Parts: sequence; structure tokens; C-alpha cells
Amino acid sequence: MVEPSEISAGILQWYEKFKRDLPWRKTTDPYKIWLSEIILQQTRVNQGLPYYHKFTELFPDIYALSAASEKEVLKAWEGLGYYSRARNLHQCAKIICEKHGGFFPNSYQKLLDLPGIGPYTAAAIASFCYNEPVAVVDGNVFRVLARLYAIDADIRVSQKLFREIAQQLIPHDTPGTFNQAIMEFGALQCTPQSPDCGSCPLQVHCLARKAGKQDRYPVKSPAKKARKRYFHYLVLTQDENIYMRPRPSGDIWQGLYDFPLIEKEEFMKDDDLLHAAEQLLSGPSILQDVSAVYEHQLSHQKLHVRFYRLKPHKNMKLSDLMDNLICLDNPEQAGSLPKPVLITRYLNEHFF
DNA sequence: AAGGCGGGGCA
DNA sequence: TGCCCAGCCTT
Repeated sequence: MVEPSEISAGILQWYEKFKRDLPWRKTTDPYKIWLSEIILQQTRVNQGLPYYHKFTELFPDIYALSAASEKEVLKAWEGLGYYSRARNLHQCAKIICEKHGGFFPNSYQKLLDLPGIGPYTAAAIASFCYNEPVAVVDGNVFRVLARLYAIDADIRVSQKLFREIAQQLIPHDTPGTFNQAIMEFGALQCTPQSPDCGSCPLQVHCLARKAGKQDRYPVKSPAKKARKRYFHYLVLTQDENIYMRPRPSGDIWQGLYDFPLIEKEEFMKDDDLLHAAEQLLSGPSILQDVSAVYEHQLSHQKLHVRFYRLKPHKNMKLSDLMDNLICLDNPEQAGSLPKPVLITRYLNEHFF
């Protein structure tokens, strides 16, 4: 194996030359670092950047964030996806304010105890803020190491191996900078698709490149096929009123707002839908509009969705299935609720 | 150890 | 339009 210090020096040199100017690189405030790291989990820098600005503006410090309601935090997170990150972020802020006097724990091990902070985020905060020499291993690092050493082990099952290699590479004088550097190197130089190996400073060390097999790494077991689901949304409107409800736990979009929902194994006929709605609402309603089919692709589910605009009878009784339903005075009020992108799209196309 | 959880970008 | 990305929590 090539001397680790040679590899890390090459990555550090590359970083000083090509690193992007990003706001969280100008601070060692653990609050800001933590915020940026949670946002950047499974999120590209360009997508996360506006959210980082929004959060630091709305919630300038950990106390401001902990004092907010979960709904406000989800609203600020709206559109970023993987909403448990936002719920954990909020929980974590509360714990730090209530149990740690507003200060972040200052070691990798103690950081791990906080909700939403796993091995990656704990290593990022500990190395960036406290110079603890613990290696970050994110998707970029998996890719860089897998190619550099032509590692045939599946990244989904061999995380320990990758962590050990990264730990060998980390220089103890500048662990934080090196961690930033190797991730930036993966994001910009050692890209997932068609990496520009000809311009890579590590090409002479890279075993994948030597074998011309850089496109074959990292090795990863194939993802499961997305489950198909069929949603029939009941958009209940009476005059200007419109009903929405928070999504329950145990399914997608927990805590975000959508409409009363009938889910089946396939799309229902309009007559069957009306009959089902009559049961749910304890009385007949008038079908005013049926939307086109919306297809919404999540990484693990494919949603096929139709929206049924219904005018319920005056004395509609909401059965237990309609728990937690809230009545908005008008569709505009939905603007302040956190919603999945799909719901926002429907509202924009049908009400605004 | 395995399954669940978004949405945007790019070929 | 279909495929790719990937950290943490729960079970």
C-alpha cells in the first residue's frame, strides 16, 4: 500500500486549490456546523445551501431553534425531504438547551448520544470544531477509498473496513481540514459518474484507475425496487373551507400536512370512491373534480395519486379515520403548514 | 442485520 | 423519463 501520508497530502493540496467557498467553512461554531451537517446528509450542497441560510436566519442560535414549535421547524425544512432529520434536529436542540446548558458535547463519543447524530455527523462536528482526529465516512469517502484501493467489498455491509482505512489516512495535526478535503475531493473530482481521472492528482496511486475500472467502484448491492402505492385524496371543500390533516407516525411524511386519504392496491372507480367517502363522512357528498394522476417518485416508493374534490353534505360527521382533521378558512391558510412537495404542487395547480 | 425514510439532478 | 445519490433510526 502507498504511504498514507502521501495520499492525504495529495488530497490536502488539491483541497487548498479547488475548495468551494461555503458559509459553514468560515466558522467553528458547533451550532452552525451541526446545522449544516444535518442539512447536508443525503443532500447536495446546491440544494442544501438555501436551507442553511434560512435556518441560520430564522434560528440564529440553539435557543431560538429549541424554542420553536415542531411545525415551524418542519415548515422551514419543507421540500428538503427525509423529514425525520428535521424532527431530530429540533429534539436535539431541546436536549442541548435543557440538559447541556446550551453547549454541544465536545467529543465524538458524547455527540453520538444525541438524536440525529450518528457516526458521520459526530465525526464531522468533533473534527471540525474540536480537532478530534476521528475520520468521517460519508458517501464521498466510500467512493474515493473504494476507487483508490479498488475495494470490492460492498459499502453497505463493510462500513467498518472503510472506517479503518479512513482512520489510517487522517493526519493528526489537521483532522478537520482533511475530513473536509476528502469529502470535497469526492464531490468535485472523484465524482459518482464519469470522473475526470485525467486531471486527478491521485491517478498514479489509484488502483481502480490503473485497471480502467473507476466506473465499477464503489461496489454496492442493488437497491430494492420501489413499492407502488395508490392514493385517493379527499379534498373536502365547503365554500372557502378546506380540510387538511397531519400525517401520522409510521409512514412517509410524518408531521406534514395532507388530505384525508383512501389507499388501495389499485385505483378505484369513481363510484366506489364516492361510496367509500360516504362511509367515512357519514353521508353523501358531491364529486366536483377529479384530478389527473400525479406520479410521485420517492427512493423507496412510487406513489400514484388522484385528488378528488368533494363537497360534503352539511352535517358531515368525521369518523375516527378522519382523526386530527383541521378546517382551514381558505386554501391560502395551507401556505403556513408544512406540506410534502406533492401536496404543494396540487394546491398550486388547482387553487392558486 | 435489515428495512424505512424525499426530492432534485442528470444522462 | 428512469436512474442515482446515502446517514440515521427503528425493528
